[in-house]
Amino acid sequence: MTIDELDARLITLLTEEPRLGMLECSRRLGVARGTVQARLDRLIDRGVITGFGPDVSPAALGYHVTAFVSLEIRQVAGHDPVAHRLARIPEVLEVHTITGGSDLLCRVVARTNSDLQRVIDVIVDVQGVLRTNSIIALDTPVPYRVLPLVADVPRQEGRRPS
Amino acid sequence: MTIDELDARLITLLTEEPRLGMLECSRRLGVARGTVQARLDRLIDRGVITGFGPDVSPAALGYHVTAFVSLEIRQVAGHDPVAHRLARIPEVLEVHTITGGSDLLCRVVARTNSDLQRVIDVIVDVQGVLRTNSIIALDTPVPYRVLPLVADVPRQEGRRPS
DNA sequence: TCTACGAGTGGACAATCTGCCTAGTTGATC
DNA sequence: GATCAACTAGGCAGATTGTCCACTCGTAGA
Repeated sequence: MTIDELDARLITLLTEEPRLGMLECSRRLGVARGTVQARLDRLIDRGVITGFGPDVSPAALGYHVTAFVSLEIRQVAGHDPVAHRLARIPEVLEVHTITGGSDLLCRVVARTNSDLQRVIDVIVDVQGVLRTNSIIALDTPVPYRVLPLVADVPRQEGRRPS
Repeated sequence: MTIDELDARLITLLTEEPRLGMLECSRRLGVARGTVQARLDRLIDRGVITGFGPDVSPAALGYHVTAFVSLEIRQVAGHDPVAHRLARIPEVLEVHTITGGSDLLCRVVARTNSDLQRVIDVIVDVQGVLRTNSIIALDTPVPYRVLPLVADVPRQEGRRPS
């Protein structure tokens, strides 16, 4: 399941100027409106585009501290029950099960460093959590982005003689 | 800088049904259209909402493997030059400078486990990178989300008698 | 108490866009 | 040569947008 160059250009365009309507997109991309609509619909129901939600900045809400907290858990019950409980903590933005010495990796945010202590305490209190280890993100020189990847896919496909 | 309950409801609504226009939002929220527009504009230029870009799933593009790679770097030149070079790798989705034993933490994706080896090789090749340590995300029981946080902010403000 | 001000309401307007449809090309496949 | 998917180009009614306006309401200050 892959995308072609027009798809990539469409995604790039929409990422850079999300307020654009279909009509304007078709003008920018130099294709017919119906094509843009068809492409977008296909991208959405193939699952490439999962949504158009507003991107909210936790920092702008006062959550200036980001940390990665790795957890060791009591494994008898499995990961899911713990993950499920972690999901109830608003400050936990993301949970992964991982390889290596720990079992779970969470991205958490907090208002300040001492607020982070509070959040970690809440996490430690979660049933099944044995230990935590926190790493604070001091700065984010490359914020989350997918565009380079999107732009890269059709290039790779192009090179690969099908 | 904070948000009130109406802001939170608006963000929630837009997250759940991003295709909605302003008019429909105003109907759902039970306020006037102008209010919704004013709120949204304010959220955007206060930086709470940073964009409306399409959310792209790397997995749907064939990048089924996610990993967190922590890097030790030669610190004489600082973090930035290395981060700048890492930014040129499409598979590197995110880079943070961190506390603890390592200097940088990257989120990377790859098509397969062996493709991950290729990506890591590219990272190791980056000038200034001394060592890497990779952790593979096996599963993501809680995918990135901010909604609980958004819903929580006005509650906290409410409790706090100003 | 009176005034100013920010925020919200409700309505109006032209311009634009959307959803949906039709008909004709094109290129690849069988 | 026929078929099919994808694209182009256009038309149409209905909905939405951006942008006004006048009015109300609650708060804070004079």
